[in-house]
Amino acid sequence: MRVDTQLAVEVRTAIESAQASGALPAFAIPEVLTERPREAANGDLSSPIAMRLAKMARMAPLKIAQIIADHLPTLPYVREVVVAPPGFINFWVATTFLQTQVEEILTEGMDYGRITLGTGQKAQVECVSANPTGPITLGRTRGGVMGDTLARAMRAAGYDVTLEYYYNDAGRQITMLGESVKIRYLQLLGEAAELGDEHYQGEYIVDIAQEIQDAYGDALKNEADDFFANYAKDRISQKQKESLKRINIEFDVYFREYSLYENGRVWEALETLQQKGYVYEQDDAQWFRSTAFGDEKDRVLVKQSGEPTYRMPDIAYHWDKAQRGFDLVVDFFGPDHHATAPQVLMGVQALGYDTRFVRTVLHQIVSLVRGGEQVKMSTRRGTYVTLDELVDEVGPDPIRYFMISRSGNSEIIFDLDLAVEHSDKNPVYYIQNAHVRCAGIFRKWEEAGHDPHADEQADLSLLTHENELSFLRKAMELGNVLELMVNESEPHHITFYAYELASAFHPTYETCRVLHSEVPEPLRLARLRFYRAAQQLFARVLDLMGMSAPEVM
RNA sequence: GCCCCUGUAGCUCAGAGGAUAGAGCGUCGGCCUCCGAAGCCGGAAGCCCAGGUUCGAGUCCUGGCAGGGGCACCA
Repeated sequence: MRVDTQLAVEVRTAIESAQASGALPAFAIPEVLTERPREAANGDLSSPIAMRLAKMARMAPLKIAQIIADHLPTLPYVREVVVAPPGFINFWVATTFLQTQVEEILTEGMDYGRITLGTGQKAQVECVSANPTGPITLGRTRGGVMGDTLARAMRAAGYDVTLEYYYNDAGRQITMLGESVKIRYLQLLGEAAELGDEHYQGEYIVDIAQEIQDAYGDALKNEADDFFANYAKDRISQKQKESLKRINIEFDVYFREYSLYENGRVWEALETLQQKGYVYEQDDAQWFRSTAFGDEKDRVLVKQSGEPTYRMPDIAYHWDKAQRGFDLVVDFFGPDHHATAPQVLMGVQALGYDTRFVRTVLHQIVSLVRGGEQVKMSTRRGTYVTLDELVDEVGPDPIRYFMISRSGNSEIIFDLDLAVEHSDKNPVYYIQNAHVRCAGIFRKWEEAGHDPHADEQADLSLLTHENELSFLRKAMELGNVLELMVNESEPHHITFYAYELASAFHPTYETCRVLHSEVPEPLRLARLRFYRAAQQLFARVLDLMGMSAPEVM
């Protein structure tokens, strides 16, 4: 049960019954919220509703709060209700209810904290969507971790989620890719060929050329660029999938841009826009009248050359999303797409769809620091650090954690030294260590020959230490955190929650011993049960972040 | 020039219109004879500026100032 939302319902009902009895005048009740007060002295939950009602009710907030409190029924999960100036209604959750969370966590397991926000709704999360022209970069990694984490939260919120990768396997970049590989291949054969400025400079191009040479020798000397383009994009795409899998990101759908050409959707979209009168010709190009949707200028859809710009298939792709009937679509874009995302939605509007089902989430760049110095990266020169290199150096868990450790609006400075540091400075280990410490308790317990199931008979009413109760209070907030993540499309909240949970755990571990000799037997069993639940909850939260829950480190 | 993002503690960042603005790092001072010190306990230290909306503004609006990114018939 969500105590926060349930209390909000109770408060609303109390207002209604106060109105019915004439204690409060009639007015439309706005949304009732409960929130966690900053100060523990102000209770576990609080509602500021009385302040909002003051004007409508033409009464002092404090008096309204008192009337609402008087109309609240006795609730088994609430220990105390206090009205406080200037008009807060503060609630303390009953200790007995906190204790029930132990079994709740163990029963629900990897579903603990789930909410019903998206029940029965179809959603899509699109992220990464890199061109298959090179390795996954850190910027794309960030979008990927954000998207995957949000998808996990949305699943926990009941959505049927499709995690999708839009794979730009058509257009000019692929042409350049093919040329680049062919030039490298010819070079390997000792032919005179030079890369131009627009070609891909990275070493991986040489590797692919080498692969081709190993397989075909010099037989492809006169082969068309297309062969090299197709070979390279398949190879690179496969590598990208493998890289992403290393950080626990696996897509449900790889949507190929090229398929929009194969099935004619790109041209169909263009024709539809033309029929609706949003396309005109100028300078031998086809222009989209995006100014009709608030854009600062019109945009080219089809170039003089007759080729579509990237915009055209992007619009067709989002048109397709609209037709697939998603209730919610979340697109993640890096800083290079901040300006273009709205134009695509304007195109979908022009095609006749309400685009409110699409949310675009933008994020800022990722930079690397090593030894206190910024690591210099350049995409053009191919001197950027790739996801694979980062996984090799720090492992998947720190990447998952740090990539969502900030709001998307903040730049991330990834500290390579900190990421691998096994100390209290590193939040990754701080959180995982909570799980490890729990596992350690049970390992010792069983090694000593005790019954591994002994805690199933525990008397949980013995869990009265303030640290234990604080941990259980924090545990109960998970649903609220998931709701916030999904409503705001902000995955970073889970890292803060995980850290806070660990911060509630470690002092408990220090003060509420289990195996020490002075602990009375019934309390020992209750605490075993408590740590069993704690371990389960850390496994749950780490899984929501796509991280491992180690038993030893 | 136009658009987007950001200015909160020495540093890096949370802050969902509510009460005395929270963390981590750093700093200063304590804590291991039994479950992992990869930990715990305590101290000092902060909302860029000016208006406005509101019962109430770090949060919303307007205008400054400062930093970052983007403004292609590339994607």
